[in-house]
Amino acid sequence: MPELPEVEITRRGIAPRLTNAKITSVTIREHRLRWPVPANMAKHLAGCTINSVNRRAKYLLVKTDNGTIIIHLGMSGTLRFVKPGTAPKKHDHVDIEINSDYILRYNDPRRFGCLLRTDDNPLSHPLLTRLGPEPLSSAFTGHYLHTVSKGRRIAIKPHLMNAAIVVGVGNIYASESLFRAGIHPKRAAGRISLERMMHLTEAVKLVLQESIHHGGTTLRDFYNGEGKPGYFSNELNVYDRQDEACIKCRQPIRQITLGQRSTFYCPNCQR
DNA sequence: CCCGATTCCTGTAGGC
DNA sequence: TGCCTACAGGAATCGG
Repeated sequence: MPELPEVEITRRGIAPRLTNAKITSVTIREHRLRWPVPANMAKHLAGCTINSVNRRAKYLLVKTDNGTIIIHLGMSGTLRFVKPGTAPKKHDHVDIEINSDYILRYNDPRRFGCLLRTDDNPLSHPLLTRLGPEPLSSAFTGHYLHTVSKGRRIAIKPHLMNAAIVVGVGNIYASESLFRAGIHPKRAAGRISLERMMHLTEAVKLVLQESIHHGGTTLRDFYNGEGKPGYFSNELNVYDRQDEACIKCRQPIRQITLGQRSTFYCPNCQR
């Protein structure tokens, strides 16, 4: 399930081959993703050149000389290169062929992802305008998080997963970051001191950076541009480790449901 | 405005 | 072995 590190790993994997490449054809086999793949996308993109591959939140932004492709991997989407002539498999929904020698193939069993195209600045697209700061940027500080949490009674974990507060932190990294910061996932966001918020923002940054360093987290769905999994799941301290001994205090890790999402924490270390 | 619940979808795992 | 059900989750949207 791609969160920010997995999307960033994907970006780094596909950017070298895509940058300055010419799109020779686009094939759409399934339009029914989270939002319909625009019918005219293939026509718009055929023959144009890719200028850059960037990321904002969990969106990949493929800038061409005829608009920008906006790609979201949802929770089961992958992008990988195959050679032309490779038979499509189940859930291979879209092909973008470049330089007649590689196909960037989008596969998404659950179809929670999307592929869109815009002529405008993609940051002005409705899906991207209300996003909070990047967690790895200097804008995401303890002061910022403390300020935007004032008076909020929502539990800190779903608060951290709210893209209007900060982007890219999904279910796995929210649990991991709160464990590292020693904060209980159910604690009201508005009742966390500035000092603890500073610890939390540092924990978020560290967890995300370490995950990127390990190639992301593969639990079941995530594979990078070369079809290889990430190895950060070995480094997870609480996620999917219910009943295992906490690495700090040896008490069993607990699993609860919070905001309709499974949540993992140490009841002894997190308050 | 705030916040919890619902919704989309399919593969996987567990129960019988 | 096979059928059935529960569950996983990103994020928009709905409802109170």
